[in-house]
Amino acid sequence: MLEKNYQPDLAEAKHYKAWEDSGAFKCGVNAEGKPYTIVIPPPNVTGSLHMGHALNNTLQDILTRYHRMKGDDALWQPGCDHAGIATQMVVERQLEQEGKTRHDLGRKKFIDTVWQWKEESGGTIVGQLRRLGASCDWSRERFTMDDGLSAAVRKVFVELYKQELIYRDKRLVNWDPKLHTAISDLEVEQRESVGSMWYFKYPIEGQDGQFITVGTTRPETMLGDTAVAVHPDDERYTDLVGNNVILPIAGRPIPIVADEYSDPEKGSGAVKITPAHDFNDFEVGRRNDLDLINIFDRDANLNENVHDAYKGMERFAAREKIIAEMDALGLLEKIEDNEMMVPYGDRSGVVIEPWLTDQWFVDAETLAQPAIKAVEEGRTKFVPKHWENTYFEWMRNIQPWCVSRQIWWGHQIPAWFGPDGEIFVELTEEEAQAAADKHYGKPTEITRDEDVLDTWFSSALWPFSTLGWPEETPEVARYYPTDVLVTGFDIIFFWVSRMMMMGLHFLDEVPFHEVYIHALVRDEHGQKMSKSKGNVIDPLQLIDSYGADALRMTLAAHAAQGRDIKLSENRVEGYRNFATKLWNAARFCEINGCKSALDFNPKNVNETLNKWIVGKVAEATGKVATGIDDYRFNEAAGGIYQFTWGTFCDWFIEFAKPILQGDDGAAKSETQATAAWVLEQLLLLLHPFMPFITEELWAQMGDSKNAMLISTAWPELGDLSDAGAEAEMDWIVRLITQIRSLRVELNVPASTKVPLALKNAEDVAALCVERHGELIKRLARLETLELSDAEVPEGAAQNILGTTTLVMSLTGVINVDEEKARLDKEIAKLDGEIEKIDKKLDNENFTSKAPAEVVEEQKSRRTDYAKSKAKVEEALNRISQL
RNA sequence: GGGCGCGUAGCUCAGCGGGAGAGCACCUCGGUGACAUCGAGGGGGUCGUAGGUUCAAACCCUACCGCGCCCA
Repeated sequence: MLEKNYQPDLAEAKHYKAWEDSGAFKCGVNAEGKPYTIVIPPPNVTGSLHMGHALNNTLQDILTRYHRMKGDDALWQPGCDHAGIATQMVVERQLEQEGKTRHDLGRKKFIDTVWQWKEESGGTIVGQLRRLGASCDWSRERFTMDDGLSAAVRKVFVELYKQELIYRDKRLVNWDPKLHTAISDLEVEQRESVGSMWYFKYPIEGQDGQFITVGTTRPETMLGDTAVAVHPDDERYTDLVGNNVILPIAGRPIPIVADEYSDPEKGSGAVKITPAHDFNDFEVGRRNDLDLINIFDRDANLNENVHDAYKGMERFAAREKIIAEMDALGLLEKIEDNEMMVPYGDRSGVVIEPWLTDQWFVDAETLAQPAIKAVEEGRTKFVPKHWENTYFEWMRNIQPWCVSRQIWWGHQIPAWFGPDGEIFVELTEEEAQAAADKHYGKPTEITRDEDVLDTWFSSALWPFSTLGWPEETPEVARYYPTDVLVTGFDIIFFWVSRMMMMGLHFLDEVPFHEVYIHALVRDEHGQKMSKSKGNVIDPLQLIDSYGADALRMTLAAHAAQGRDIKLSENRVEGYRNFATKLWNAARFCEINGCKSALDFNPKNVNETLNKWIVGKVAEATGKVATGIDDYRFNEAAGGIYQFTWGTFCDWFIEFAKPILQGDDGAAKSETQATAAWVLEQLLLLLHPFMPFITEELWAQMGDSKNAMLISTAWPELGDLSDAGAEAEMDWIVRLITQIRSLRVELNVPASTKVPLALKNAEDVAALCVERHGELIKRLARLETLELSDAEVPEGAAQNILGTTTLVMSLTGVINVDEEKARLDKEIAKLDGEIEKIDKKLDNENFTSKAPAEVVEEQKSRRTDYAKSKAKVEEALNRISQL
């Protein structure tokens, strides 16, 4: 016997363990099925579950469970990435508390410490995904720093290097002066701020008292200026081009050059050029063959290339000093407020410095070409499609990808340097040594590059490195390419595009056929959730309060394409209520002896009620399947919700009560079997969305069950609709609804039973009264129900359903004037509809140009309305004669 | 500045060429076994504004207004 209430915490722990222990999550359980593969977007090993993860993984789990039930060989490949910078920071913070830095430990010991941290505290999110119900194949869990995946990284690096798609170069990179590493453009956050524009006068060489004014937002970089640029068409400066200015403070002469970069409309139209410290200036420098003077060290303090007075100074202190000095020299013309974007490191939170360093770069432009083509040709499709624009935009303007990072935690780059700087890139130290010895013609000492690779470099290989590549494993052959990648739009650049490049380059096939881009989860006011705003909703707390199923169903039901999800707790509560409703419906079935009959065939039921519900189940099945197939999770979830609550509970169960509690043995046992069967179908359809409660009910309800629901086949019902049964039941539903509505309008107390006669009953009405009279009486709280064309008695209320008149005799209750008003209102409503249709039908353009069936439909609607109206008018006449 | 998306019931959103919908909130009422985490009923919308295309527009097109995001 089911408990009075569903207890999520118990069921969740119990079933998750049972699933996992039984091996139900493993790929290969449907070995004969076609493979269906999803690789999880690997969460950071430092991460913990937030709403975005909850949504992302709920959707993947729905897809995985659905396909597994359909008999596909489902593989949901889980794992974490090593999150180079983030993880290193976590461990460094720990060391800091002991008063140590990573340098105190040395590289090897530090890395051991990180591994130790990972074993003890890393991957908490993996446990949290289990709480959510994620049916990943945990036996295949991978980590980007695993031996196998590391081997993949080395192989890719070495091959790309030998194909000249990876190279070493001295370029400007985004330098994080706190973390002392290069970071990618994507890890730089552009923050809007109001700064200043300082206007400096630079004296022109050899022309005493003549100046050119330049605007700058970063005065401290002036010590590294190597030119002043003006627009070639800017006539104000034409004469000055080719002259030098004397750079104040530094005292160096630097040229005035013509370059289209400078905008005549902006500021003075002349800009100072610091090629070593600004990305745009770097390009200007290249075009005009300018010197590069690096004035910062790795902390972004001024280095030995500046005056002693500035050497060692912190960059913002230097700014103040420069401004003061320029002012003192009378060279500060003016200061204006200036709205600008300032780059910050998203991990360190400090201002990023463009800095000249030697780094490793991937020739992304070359790798991007096949990746662009694959999407153009539809070999990989984005859903919703418009995200392809974002992808193309990024890929067509792609910059060299700086993959080296000056940290310790990560894949150390397999490159060794000879004494003269010659580079040897090989899979192992032995091979590198051998190559070096050969190159130099004698044994020569080589040293390994200290740097490690960007975490995204290894993540880019995730769809195949997790399957065992570069080994030729059966898994690579079977599960690659994967079917779909489910992710948020924010990592299209970071990750999706890079997997596309690497997958196509190394396996010659796209890594996934579809990319489903889902929404962002916001708070109920549409604000992005963030710790600083304090509006973060913790999914685990919601799971504790309402159950994992309620959270999953909420997320799925709101996952409409192309719109963000605004989540509030009371919606989760609503879906918890839904779980309770389902639970109670199951209890009802249990209490009423609804047990599944092994030989039950939905095609063979006799009772109208059962024919009807069986058809509705098939319809709902179609809706759910189509919804999932098309990534319209909200429609799938809505369909099953509506069927469960609005059809099964609200109507079927109510209709079934008299039969289940009645004497007709055959009808009763058929209805019991049908109810049990419907409930089972419902559990099957709902399982991908709400796996725990459905599994629990499955376990408790059936006595013929030996398989777990997770491993049971998805229903393939075909069309079970029965037009006659549908018409009959629909008519009853409308009749009951209308009677209830009439009762309330007339203020009939709920406890009072009233007599009802049907006048001019149409065929379906007569049939329903005969077959389902007791049922209608019960649900509409009627004293009597009869067919009668007799005169309508005084004090009776009338209502029209189709062409049948409902006559409710209520002596002493009916106020004639109110009743007239009510009927008048009804007529007015019908008139409105008829008028609208007449307007169409009178329009010759409509009747001649619209498709015939549309015209016919309008005509038949008009006929129906007109018939109803005539009946209401009759009713009104009758009452008026009284 | 460029791009994408969104403005439909009090709120959150479906619908995206031919009958304005759901959930929540709100109001009224609730008699014996599935369920008060419930049941029944109800009110509430010139579908952002203005043009256009069409026999027909919430839906397609254009402009504008407002909002959000991404990239400069």
